Amino acid sequence: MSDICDVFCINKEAVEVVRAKMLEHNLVADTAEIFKVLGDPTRMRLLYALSQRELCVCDLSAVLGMTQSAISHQLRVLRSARLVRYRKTGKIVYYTLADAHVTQFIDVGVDHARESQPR
Amino acid sequence: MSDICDVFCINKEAVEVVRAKMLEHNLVADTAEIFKVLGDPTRMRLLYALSQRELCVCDLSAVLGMTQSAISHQLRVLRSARLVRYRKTGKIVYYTLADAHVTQFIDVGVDHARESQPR
DNA sequence: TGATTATATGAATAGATATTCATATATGAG
DNA sequence: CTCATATATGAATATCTATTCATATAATCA
Repeated sequence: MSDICDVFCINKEAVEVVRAKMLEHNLVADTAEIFKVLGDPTRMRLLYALSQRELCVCDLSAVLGMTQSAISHQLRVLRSARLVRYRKTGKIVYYTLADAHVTQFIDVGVDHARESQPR
Repeated sequence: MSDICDVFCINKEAVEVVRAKMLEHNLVADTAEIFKVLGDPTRMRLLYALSQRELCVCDLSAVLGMTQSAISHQLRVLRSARLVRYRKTGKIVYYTLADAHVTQFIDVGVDHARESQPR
């Protein structure tokens, strides 16, 4: 069997063809990173709330029923993944979704979840 | 400020409107779960390889350059998320993507990663 | 039947991560 | 300037997770 194989694989030709067309590791990492950021219930709820309207940090805390600190930490994650934008008005910081892509992600994900059999 | 707020939020009306339209917790959890499964480089590479053609476990190990055990464990995660299907022929187990949705996920994710500024 | 091969899986471990708590920064009010 | 408020952030912790190692299962072959 394979141990970092090349020798004992079943279909050597297929392996080489597929391997040749694999994505660069950086691109794979970036893609996985985006999904990882989307893959947390708190962040998903933040994004869904923001898909309805612009909201400040305090209101996001209220909507989710979580502490301001927890929300701020997660907003930081969303910011560095460039999934949200923000604007500052005095002390208040308003967050919005970064672009239409983000809404698309949410929609595709929610649709898929809805279609899956209830567990 | 808010501490599981309701009292000190900035825009009480907005909070209630958004809150009323929030997704059920189960649906949020399911959606986040899908993204979480997609959010790992190894699983992303497995799915990308399978988007090219059906492959057995051993060949997947060869393509990714990882042990059979690691691959099998990750395939299990993909299976329980219903992102892949498999068929058995003798000792060999062939895996494929579960449906077109999965390809769509990959495409949207990779596109988004490509568009983001290189870090 | 016994040996070999392909895959699956349980336990252990190292590394990642979400939340909390305490505190820092920054803006506006008085 | 001082106080209150909105947000950000560092450290600590509890939980989760990806891989490894050892082993189990199951199918084929001699």
